[in-house]
Amino acid sequence: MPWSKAHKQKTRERIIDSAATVFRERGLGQPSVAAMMQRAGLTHGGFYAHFESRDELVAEAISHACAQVSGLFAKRPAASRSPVLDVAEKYLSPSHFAHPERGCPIASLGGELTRSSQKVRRVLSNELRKRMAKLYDWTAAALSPETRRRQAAGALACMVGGLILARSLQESEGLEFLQDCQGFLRDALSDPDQDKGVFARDDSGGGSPPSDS
Amino acid sequence: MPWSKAHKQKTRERIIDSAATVFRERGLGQPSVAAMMQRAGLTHGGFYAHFESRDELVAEAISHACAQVSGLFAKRPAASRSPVLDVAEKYLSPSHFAHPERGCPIASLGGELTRSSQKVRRVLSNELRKRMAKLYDWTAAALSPETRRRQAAGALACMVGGLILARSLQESEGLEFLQDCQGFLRDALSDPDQDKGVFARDDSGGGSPPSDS
DNA sequence: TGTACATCAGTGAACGCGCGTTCACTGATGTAC
DNA sequence: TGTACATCAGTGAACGCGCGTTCACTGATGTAC
Repeated sequence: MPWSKAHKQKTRERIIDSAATVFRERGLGQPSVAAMMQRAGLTHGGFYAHFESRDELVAEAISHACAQVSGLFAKRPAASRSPVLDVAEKYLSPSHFAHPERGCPIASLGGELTRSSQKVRRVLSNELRKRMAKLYDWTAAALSPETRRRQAAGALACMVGGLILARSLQESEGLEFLQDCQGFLRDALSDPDQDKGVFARDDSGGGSPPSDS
Repeated sequence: MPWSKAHKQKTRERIIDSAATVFRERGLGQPSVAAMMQRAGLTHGGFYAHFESRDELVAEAISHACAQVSGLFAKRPAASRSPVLDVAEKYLSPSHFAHPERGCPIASLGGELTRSSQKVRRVLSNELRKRMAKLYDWTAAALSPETRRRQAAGALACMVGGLILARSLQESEGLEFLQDCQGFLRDALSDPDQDKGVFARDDSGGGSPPSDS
């Protein structure tokens, strides 16, 4: 076996990584196979030794992009307050605003994903279910399951929508919009009845998460 | 002047109207000039008698689509409660969910608009500013300007994001997600200090799937 | 009123181009001896 | 150790196709007489 087994796999991953960046930057339809291969330091001819079709690359790239931003939805070890707000603050941050090509693919590609192949759609809905389940777990455990589900859904919607809308405005307006969305979530997620600071310890003791898997 | 002056204008509007539908259905890149002309009952050759380029049609169509959904952001004459919630309920309704091709172009085309021509971007940001101003006006006048701005931004973000995410899921899950977003906004926009209980927080005992509204 | 005419909205063939995909080939590599 | 060899990752020319755009033409129309 002339080439090491790992070599082709490395190349494949390099292509996927480049594609994940370019897709988020220019959309799913625009970037040509040749352009993406060039970005990975290759020529277009070798593409079909790695992928069955351009569409397969799209699915792989979106999946990869989701994995790349999973850190956004990671719980901070010693969160002093609501982990949901922590996530929202990272998600609605100026650096995420400024770098769609390294950020959440749902925010940068939104509707395009919905119109993509079944494979892509499956990646997308799985990712969403995963995020919702995490956010649900991080809401205050004292709240009713219904309220927790609403908070998880509302926060996720506000994050994605907020980033999309902010990017639709000019930079200064967009940054202000992000701040307003953050403030909105702070107001909305703080519990007016019980006092502040009582947030989930994440024991998943009862109630039904938004979905499984 | 052989043809009435209005005739060409009518044709132009028919093309724009068809395009506005097809773009929201299939995205900005996919539909061909020929396909859109055919949908308007014409052949592709006549296109450039009406538009300078395909891109000009995109801008016109998005502008038209915004005008079409302006009713969503119209204040109901005798609103019994928060007009913001009224708007959110219409926006996050099952019929809007089911018909992107007649709905808000920001929800269906989101990121694609951001990557479009300057003309399209201008239409988009103007539309957003208009919506934010309306929502701001409809928030409770007793609140601080800062809170009102946050509520307007947060509600808009939650509407757009909520619809996009709902459409990314399967129908049943999507509809449930919409309900949760509505519930979240009801909770978030009701004033806890003033009229607690009017927009009931969460009185459910079981935390079962949604059934209200 | 009827007819000839000029206008121009709409037609459809044709163009050039870029794209996704294919394929015969090249040359770097690890192995056998 | 050095050399011949088989393998296969990567190359680049070529293909067919669909698209945006152009253009010479057609034919429906309102007007002039």
